[in-house]
Amino acid sequence: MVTIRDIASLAGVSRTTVSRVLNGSGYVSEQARKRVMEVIEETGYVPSEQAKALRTKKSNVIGVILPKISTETASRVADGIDTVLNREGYQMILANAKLKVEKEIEQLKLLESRRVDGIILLATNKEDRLLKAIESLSVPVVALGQDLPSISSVIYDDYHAAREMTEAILKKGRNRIGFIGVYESDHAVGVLRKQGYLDALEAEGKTPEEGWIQKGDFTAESGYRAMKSIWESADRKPDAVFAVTDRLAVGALEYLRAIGVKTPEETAVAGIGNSEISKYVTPSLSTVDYNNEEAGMRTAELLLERLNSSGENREKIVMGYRLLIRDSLR
Amino acid sequence: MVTIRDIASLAGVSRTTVSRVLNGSGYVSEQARKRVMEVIEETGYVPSEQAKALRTKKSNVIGVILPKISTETASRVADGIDTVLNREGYQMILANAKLKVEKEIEQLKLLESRRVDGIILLATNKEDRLLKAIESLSVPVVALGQDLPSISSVIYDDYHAAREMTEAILKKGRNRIGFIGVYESDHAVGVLRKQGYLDALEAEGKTPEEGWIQKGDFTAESGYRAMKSIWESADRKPDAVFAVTDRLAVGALEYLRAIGVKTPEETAVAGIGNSEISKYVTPSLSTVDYNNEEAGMRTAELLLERLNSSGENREKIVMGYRLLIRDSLR
DNA sequence: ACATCATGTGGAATCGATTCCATAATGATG
DNA sequence: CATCATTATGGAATCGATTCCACATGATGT
Repeated sequence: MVTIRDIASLAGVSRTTVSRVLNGSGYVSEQARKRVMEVIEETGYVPSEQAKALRTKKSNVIGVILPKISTETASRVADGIDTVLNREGYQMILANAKLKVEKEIEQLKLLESRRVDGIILLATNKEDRLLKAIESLSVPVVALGQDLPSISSVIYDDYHAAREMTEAILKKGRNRIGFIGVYESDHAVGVLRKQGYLDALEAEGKTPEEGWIQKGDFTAESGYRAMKSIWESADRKPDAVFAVTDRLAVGALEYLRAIGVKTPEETAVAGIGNSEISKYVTPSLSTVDYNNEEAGMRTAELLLERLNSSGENREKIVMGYRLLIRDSLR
Repeated sequence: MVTIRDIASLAGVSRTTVSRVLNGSGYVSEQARKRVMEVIEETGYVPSEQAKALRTKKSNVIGVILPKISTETASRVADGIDTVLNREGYQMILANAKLKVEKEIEQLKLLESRRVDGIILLATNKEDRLLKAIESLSVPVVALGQDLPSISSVIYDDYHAAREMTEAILKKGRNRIGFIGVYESDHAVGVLRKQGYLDALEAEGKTPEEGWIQKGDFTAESGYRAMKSIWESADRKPDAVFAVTDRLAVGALEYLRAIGVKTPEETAVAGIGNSEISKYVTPSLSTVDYNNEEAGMRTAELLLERLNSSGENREKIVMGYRLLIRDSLR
């Protein structure tokens, strides 16, 4: 691999001069510049960002930790992040947390060892050891999806989104609303969305019946099972079900269809996420659009600002959302 | 940021010794090892992979160029790649080609300047300037999705998949099969899948009618429009339509539903890709499962083998596929 | 005529690791 | 007791860039 040294000797100048040409800094005669450019052209020389980063202490690489790579939300967010990073001359190194806290921490350390300039964490929990790990890092971290104390974050308005969707269901005259949630270690999805649902009901003086509230694990199959549990355990069958993600909702739809319950006539269904499926299932699924791409962009911008300002100020951005009422809720 | 120098002086040894402890190489007394480990623990020292890479000429980073980040196929493949890379101690730097050849070439150069150990290219074309760019690179490249001459690649069996699906449609007694393809710069999807379709028909002595063959651009909307064109321009309406991707097929389904044509009774529909949507649309879509994750894994393995063997042998792996006949074809 | 300044160039240190080589102490071998 | 292998350690070069500083040249100003 050809280096700056080779270019220098081939062009008959010093490495210093080559570096000046490369960076357009300092004084270089037109003659020297031309010679150097020619040699670079001939040899196909590409300067090592590696060596440059070592010297300048800036890698122009940002680490992105995803809870799972192959997921619609993650890839939309990654797309948004990439848009901003690419525009600003950064590259993105991807890390997979596989939905495990230990792995999340491990990846933080790994990215630090790579000397990335910053890290974006798509967070799925707020566990103490995670916060500690972030604290002890010497690389700036911003989070997306969970409100992590002590660092800047971009979060969705999970509480209000869930509450508004529940209110929308109530407004359609549905009173017996079931709920499919997830484990509560995921604070945003597991706790806040559930609270929004509960509060909307309570504001109307309604209490969910025993058995109407079930949990899944983000898969459509678990949504199916949760719906089944609701159906089989409830005294009065719900006339609507609100699931905290589209996948769960799609599973619920499947179950209802399997046992011959008509949607939305007998039981309406709603989810969150505006996944591609939600548009194409029958009936099309009512859901909340979170605009993940925009969220990714905002997060990247937040991180870059932080890098350039060197200030320690913590910032919190709450994303807006949009209710999409489709055929599954009438 | 604490460096190996700090550790050395704090532990009262030389950098050499610290390096030996870090890498478990050479002779180190138990005493010295303990001192060093203690200091590392206290300071939270993390060695710079950057510096290490510069010296050892091995970054343990692989570049992955995707045609588009936010796409089901790409993220499944990326997942597979990550599985292997992670297992073997590599990290993945993502690059977005935005479906443009120039951008693909630009990203190749950028990854080379980062001194990645190797590059995986999810290829969408076989243009000459791309091949030239790869040729002039001093980093090993393997391709996925297109059979690029001169480098190793993992490819899907597009021709036979398309042919078999077409034959499956014929076997159901459908004779007037429309086709929705894409531009031919994408050789795998645009040329090979179309050829499979044509050859299957020809083997049965059938010729597609004028207007039955249309093109889209990978979006569901374009599938809708293509179906419309087929319907409006054909003298005899097709009793089946084969689209080269699921998205196109979903668009076609939409159009048929919009004009009140029953699927599959009047007109059957099939796609390729086994996308998540294909399972949940109504009627569920017949499609071909390409097992993208496995393809990603094989590609990563191919690249790593190449890195370790230092041989120049070109290899070509053809992935298998599985026909999934679902409700949209009866 | 001489200080001053703009322009042009290169030597050498530096970033943070690894690794070759020299050196020293210790114990075993004949 | 000389010789030699084994164990242990550190000095210094190296990877490929940037950057500080010294120095040279020629033009300009007074």
